[in-house]
Amino acid sequence: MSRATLRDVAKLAGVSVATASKALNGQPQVRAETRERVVRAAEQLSFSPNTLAQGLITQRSGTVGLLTSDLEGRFSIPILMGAEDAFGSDQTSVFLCDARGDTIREKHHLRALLSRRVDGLIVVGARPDTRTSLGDLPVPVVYAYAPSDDPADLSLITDNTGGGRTAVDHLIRCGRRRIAHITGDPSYSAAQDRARGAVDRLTEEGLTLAGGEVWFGMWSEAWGRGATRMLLDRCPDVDAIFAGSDEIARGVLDVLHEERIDVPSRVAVIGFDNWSVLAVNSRPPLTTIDLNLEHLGRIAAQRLSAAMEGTPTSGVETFPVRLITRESTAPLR
Amino acid sequence: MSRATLRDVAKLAGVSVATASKALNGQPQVRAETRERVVRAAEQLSFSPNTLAQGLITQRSGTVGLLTSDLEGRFSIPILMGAEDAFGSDQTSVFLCDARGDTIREKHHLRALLSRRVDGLIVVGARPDTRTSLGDLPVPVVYAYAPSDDPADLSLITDNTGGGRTAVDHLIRCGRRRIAHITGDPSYSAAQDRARGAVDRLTEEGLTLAGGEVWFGMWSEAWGRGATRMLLDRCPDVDAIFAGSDEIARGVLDVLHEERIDVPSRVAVIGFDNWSVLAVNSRPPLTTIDLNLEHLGRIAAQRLSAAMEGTPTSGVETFPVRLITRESTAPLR
DNA sequence: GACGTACGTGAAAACCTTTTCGGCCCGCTG
DNA sequence: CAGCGGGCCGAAAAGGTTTTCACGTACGTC
Repeated sequence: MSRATLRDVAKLAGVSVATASKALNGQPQVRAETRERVVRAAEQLSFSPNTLAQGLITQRSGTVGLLTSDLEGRFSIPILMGAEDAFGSDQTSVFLCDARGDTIREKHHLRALLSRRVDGLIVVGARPDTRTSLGDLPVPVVYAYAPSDDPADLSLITDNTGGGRTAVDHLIRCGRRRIAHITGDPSYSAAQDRARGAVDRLTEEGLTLAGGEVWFGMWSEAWGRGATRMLLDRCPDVDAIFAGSDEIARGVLDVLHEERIDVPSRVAVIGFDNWSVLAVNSRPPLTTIDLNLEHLGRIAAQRLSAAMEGTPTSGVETFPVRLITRESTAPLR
Repeated sequence: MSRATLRDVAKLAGVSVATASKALNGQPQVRAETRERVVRAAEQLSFSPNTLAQGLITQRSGTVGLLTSDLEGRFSIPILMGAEDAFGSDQTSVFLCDARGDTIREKHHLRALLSRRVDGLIVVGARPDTRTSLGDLPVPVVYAYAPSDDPADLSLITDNTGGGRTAVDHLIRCGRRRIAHITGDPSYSAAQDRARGAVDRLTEEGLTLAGGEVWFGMWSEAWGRGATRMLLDRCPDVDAIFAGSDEIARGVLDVLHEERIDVPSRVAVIGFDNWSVLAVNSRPPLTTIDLNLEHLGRIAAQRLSAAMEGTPTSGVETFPVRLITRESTAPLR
C-alpha cells in the first residue's frame, strides 16, 4: 500500500483537486457523474485524506488528550473507554498519556499535547482528592474523578458520600441494625466521604456504627482481615459489614468464612468499586457499589465536545453510583 | 493563553520565519546573538510549534497507534506503558484504540489511524492465540502478545511453554514430586503451551502429573476451587499445585485453607500472571510467573522505531517470563 | 585594489487539503 | 438576439512549518 494524495485521485478522475475534494466531502456543487468518477478513483487508489493537512486548515486536529496518573490503576481505564466511545472513533482520536503521578512529567506531556494541537483535554486523577488546576489553557479541559481546585474549571466526580449512604441504606433495608464500617486510608477523601455518607444514613435511622467508630486502615485484603478479627472480638453480634473497597471486602469475607460465620444469613457484607475480578469470584459473590466510571467518561467526552463547540461549563458535577446486588447481602430471615 | 505562530515569533525578534525556524531547531547557520533573540521571543509568546504543520512537511507525524482488543483486560496496559516510555514522550505520542474484539471496529480504527498518518502501529491481542494479519500497510506494524499468522510480520510473544517449564522446575527444586496442574480454558493456546512446558519438565525428571492429567477448565477462582476439591479427592498426597493463572491459584489456596492443608509446608502453590491484586494479597502471598509485559512493550516500541528508521524485522520473537517467589512455595522440610 | 570565501539571512517552494471566488457554458426569458 | 441566471468546475489562497538556494556583507589573500 502506498500513499495516494488528493492530487493523484484528481488526476486519475480527470478533474481538479478542488473538485475532487468537493466530490469526496459531499459538497453539492458537483455533478453526480463526476462525483462517481472521483469516488471510484479514490477507492482504486485506496485514498485516505491526510488528517494533518485537514487539521491545519480547519484549525481542528480531531484529537483530544487524556492525561492520567492512574494507568495501571483501574479508574482511568473505564473512563477512557467511556470517553472513547462517546467521541465517534472516526471523528476524534485520543492521545493517552500517563504522568505516573509526576508533576514534571505531566507538564511535559501537557506541552506535547498542546503542541499537537489537541482540541481538548481530559484529566483523570489517581485518587478522588482534589488536585491543582492546570490553569488557563488554550483548549477546554475536563477534570474527571479527581476534581480541580479551581471552581472555574469543570470537574466530574463520583458521589462517594452518596455511595456510603446507598450501601448502608441497602443493609438497613435488609433488616440489619448492627452495621460496621471497615475502610481504607483515612487520608483519602474517598474514605472520608463514604464513611460520612454511611454514618449520615445510620443517624437518620437512629443507629450508630457497630464497633463504635469507622475502622480506617489500608486499602488491602490484609487490613480487611485484621479489622474483621478485631471487630468480631469487640462486637460479636455485628450483623452487617460495609467495606470501603472490594479488596477489603474480600478480607472480610475470608475471616467470616474462617470463623464459620455464614454470609449473608448471619452477617451481610457489601463492598465498594465493583472490581469484577474480586467481586464476582468471591464466596459468596459480592454485593457492591459501582462507580459508573464509563458513564463518567462518556459525560466527560460530551462536556468536552460542548466546550469545543463553544459552550463551556464549569463547577463540579457529581454523578450517582449504582448498587450491584449479588449474594453477600440478603434480607434477614 | 493564545496561539503564537512562528511568524509572530519572527516578527517580534525582527527576523524572517526561516531564520526563526533555524534558530529554534538548533541549525548551525544562525548567529548566536540572533538565536538568543529568537529564543527569547518564543518564550515571551510561549510559542509551541504546530506539530501538524511539522508533520505535514517532514512526512512524520510523530505518532503511533496502539490497537488493542483488551483494554479492560490486564495485558494491554503494561504493554502500553512499556511502549509509552520507550518512545520518548516528547518525540512520539500514542493513539489508543480499543476494538473491543470486533473486526469491523478494528478496520474502522485502522482507517482512522492511517488517515492520521501514524508512523507505526502496535497491535495487542486479547489472548495469546495467533490472529489474522492486518496485511500490507503503508506503515510498519508490530504484533504484541498475540502473534500474527503471517510470518512476514513481526510478532512479539511471551514464552508460555517456558513459563510452564519454569513453574514446574521451581516446584521440583522445592523437592516436590507429586505435582498437579490446574488450568483454564483448553481452547487458549496459553493453556496448552503452559501445560506442555510443565509436562516436558516433569518428563525430564521421570515424573508424571499428579491427578494423571492436566485439569483444564475455566480461568476462574470457582474452577480453581472445584478442581482442587476433585484433585484432593482423587489424589490426596499431592504436594504441589501449578495453577494456570493467579485467579485459579486463589481458588486453589482457598480450598486448601478450608481443608486445613498448610501452604507451603504440605502443598506448594504457584500461579501465573503476577496479577498483583490477587497474588500479593493472598494467604500466603503467591509465588507466580510474571509475563514481563512492560518489557515486551518496550521492545515493541524499539522494533517499531527501528522499522520506522528503515530496518524492519520479521518473524516471531519469544520473550522469557520471570519467576516471582513469594511465600506459597518453599523447600520441603 | 580585485577577487574569493565564509558566514548569516531571507525569499520561496513544498507538504496536502479546504474554501472562496471567478469563469465557462448552457438554457431560458423578454 | 441580447441578457441573465444557474449549474459545474478550476485557480488560487490559506493554514504553519522546514528546507533549499540565492543574496549580501565582511573579511582575508594575492
